[in-house]
Amino acid sequence: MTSTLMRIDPGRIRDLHDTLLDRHGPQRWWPGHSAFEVLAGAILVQRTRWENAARALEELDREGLLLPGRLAACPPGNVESLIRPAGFYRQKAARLRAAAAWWQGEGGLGRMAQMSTGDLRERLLGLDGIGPETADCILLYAFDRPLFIADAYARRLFARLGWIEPGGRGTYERLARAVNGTVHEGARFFNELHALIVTHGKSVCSDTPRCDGCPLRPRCPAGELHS
DNA sequence: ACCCAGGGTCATA
DNA sequence: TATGACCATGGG
Repeated sequence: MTSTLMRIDPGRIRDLHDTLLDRHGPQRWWPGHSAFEVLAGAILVQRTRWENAARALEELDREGLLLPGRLAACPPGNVESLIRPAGFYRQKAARLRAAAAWWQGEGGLGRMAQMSTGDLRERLLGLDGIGPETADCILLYAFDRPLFIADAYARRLFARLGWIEPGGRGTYERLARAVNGTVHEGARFFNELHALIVTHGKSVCSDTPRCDGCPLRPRCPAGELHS
């Protein structure tokens, strides 16, 4: 067992949350939307700016397709043309339709709300186009399950803070397990934390893992989070 | 004409 | 296990 750097503890995570909240304010991601729309958005936003995914969602909503039954029954070509602004539209259209059919097969929101987080996560991972990060986003934002989203922004920030090794192995699952295993907060906390980390990540330079010599911002504000 | 964005899958070695 | 190719549009 190699001693890999992993300085994760509840105090640090809460401090990070408070610091980012103070700096950026409440983010309120995915408020007032249906659980299924959250799932659709989670697929559409993959490797895509949220603004473009949101356009696709609006198009789908305009056609009344943000309902599992309607979406599953919609011809693939129609879905493709509607979500084009989100990119990867052929893949995403197929995945959306498959997810919609799956949603119905699971018996809807009421049925899935009864399932354990682990069970639900396994089923989500069984779907085409839903990996660890997308599954956790759906679990957190659609099903209110308390999970840390160890996405690229979180890993980059943690690396800059010296909490993890830059470019470590088992990137997503490794950090996710480390945080979920030691930080016991509610879904509300993780919801805001993830949104804050992403917002913060976009507000600073994207040079990774450190900012020395960054052409955009020589001194990345992320370093200030120590204090 | 580049580069990248709130990933995931599949083929290689 | 770990890279690389691929998916595709929109904005800088």
